[in-house]
Amino acid sequence: MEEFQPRILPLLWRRSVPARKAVGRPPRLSVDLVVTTAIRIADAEGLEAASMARVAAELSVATMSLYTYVPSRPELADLMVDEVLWARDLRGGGTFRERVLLYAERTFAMYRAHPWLAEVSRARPPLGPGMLAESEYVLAAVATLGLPLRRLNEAATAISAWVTSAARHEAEGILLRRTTGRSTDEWWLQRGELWESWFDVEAHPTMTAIWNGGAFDRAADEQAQDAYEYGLGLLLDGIERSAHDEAG
Amino acid sequence: MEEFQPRILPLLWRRSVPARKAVGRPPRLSVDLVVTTAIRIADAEGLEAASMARVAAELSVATMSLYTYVPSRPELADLMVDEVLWARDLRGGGTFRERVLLYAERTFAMYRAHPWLAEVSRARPPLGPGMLAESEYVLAAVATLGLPLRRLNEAATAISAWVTSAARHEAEGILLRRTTGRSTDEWWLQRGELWESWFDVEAHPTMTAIWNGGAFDRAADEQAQDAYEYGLGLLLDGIERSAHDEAG
DNA sequence: CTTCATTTCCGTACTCCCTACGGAATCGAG
DNA sequence: CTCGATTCCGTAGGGAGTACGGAAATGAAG
Repeated sequence: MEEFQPRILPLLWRRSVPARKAVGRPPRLSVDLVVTTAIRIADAEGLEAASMARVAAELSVATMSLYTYVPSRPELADLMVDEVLWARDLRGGGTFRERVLLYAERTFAMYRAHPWLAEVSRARPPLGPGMLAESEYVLAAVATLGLPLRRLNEAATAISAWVTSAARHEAEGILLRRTTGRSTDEWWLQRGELWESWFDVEAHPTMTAIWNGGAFDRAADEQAQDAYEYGLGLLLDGIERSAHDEAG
Repeated sequence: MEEFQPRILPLLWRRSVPARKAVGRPPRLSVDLVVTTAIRIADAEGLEAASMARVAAELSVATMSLYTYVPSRPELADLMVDEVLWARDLRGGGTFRERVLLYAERTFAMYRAHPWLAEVSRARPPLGPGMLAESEYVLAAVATLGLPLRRLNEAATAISAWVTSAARHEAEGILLRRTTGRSTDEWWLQRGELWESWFDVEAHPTMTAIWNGGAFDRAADEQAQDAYEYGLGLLLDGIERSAHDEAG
């Protein structure tokens, strides 16, 4: 019978609600202040650094005081996520491709500025204004093509999954560079022993052929970027094509 | 000057190395035993449950004894990952599509059996036999099309990124159902308040249209599956098409 | 000016995590 | 039996999240 309603929705949508009249001891902080402070710490030092104790210390407050503003650490993470999603400020018209590319650029920029986003699961995301704005924007972009409703949903989901997946991958690289002090290429170099001591050429003929062909010469990050752009092109081409097919 | 070589490679490739002659006190455990025990616990209760203390307890050994076999917790996670990657046993020929579909099926099955894989970053993965076998298999699948080498690499990366991303998403759902006790649909239901109290119809016209059109009626998991298959189809079509173009 | 309901603030305590360190225990070889 | 090598592990330190209960600070009422 513990059907309790989640306390998180009113927090996520706190800007849509009028302020209550003041009664009781006045607060020293605010939800926004806690959230933006946590974001600032996480930006600089990763999500783990933005612990309850650390955020409280940054605000010159005891740890337990934060629990007045935020129910628990996971909820704080939700609030952080929706805050930066909302800050992307997705707006603007144009063609299908222009809108998708704007969405992609803003998303990559967001993950670069807040790489800790990659440390948060994107299943069952916080259903706040930022999340809903993203859904609306991508759906509206695809809707310009005039696809049937069900296809529209599929296509929008596919696009945001592809873009988000690539942006997260890049963000993970940024985080690892920061925590390990080594770039992805330095990491590969450090594992040169793999090829010298362990790699079995006969068991991996295709890899060997590609290696000999020099296709592994590009930096790891560039290879990932190439694959992302290639895949995005295929997705968008395919979606546009299916729009023509189903219309004609 | 701390250019120390990572200790993890010999562990990952431990099966390729002959056993040393016994000297000193004989071990009660083995790396394999530690790794498989950790996997068993993580399968049943999540990655967090497979703590050093818990794994040691399961093996009736003191916590610190594990450090004889494994350098640290992150390395244990690497070993767990490569173990299940290797257990997929990716083999078999056929057409491009048949191979890709086999890869996809096995990968989904792997993430369903070991959903904790979704809790591990896939950037800078453990470079063990399992990881390399995956790369080789997908590259070989794409190679049947006769693409130029660079395109080959891009296409293989795109395919495994798409499949892995979808499998991880499903696995995250399984984990959340387990830890929260609620399915994704129950989670949505619990947030009905979103639509009643917070959703702004005018700010989200496209979502509203789709809602009214009934395209949100399908279960959340089915929608994700639809989008995955739709996207995979577009990717494979596009890759095959580019093979024809560049060949002709 | 006092009283009181209300709300914020936070010290203490509990549990659980990883792991550095150093010494005890146990084997085979000589 | 001795000794080198290796495994085993008790102790201790540091950091995480948060339940609980009471102290402190305010506006409003009398």
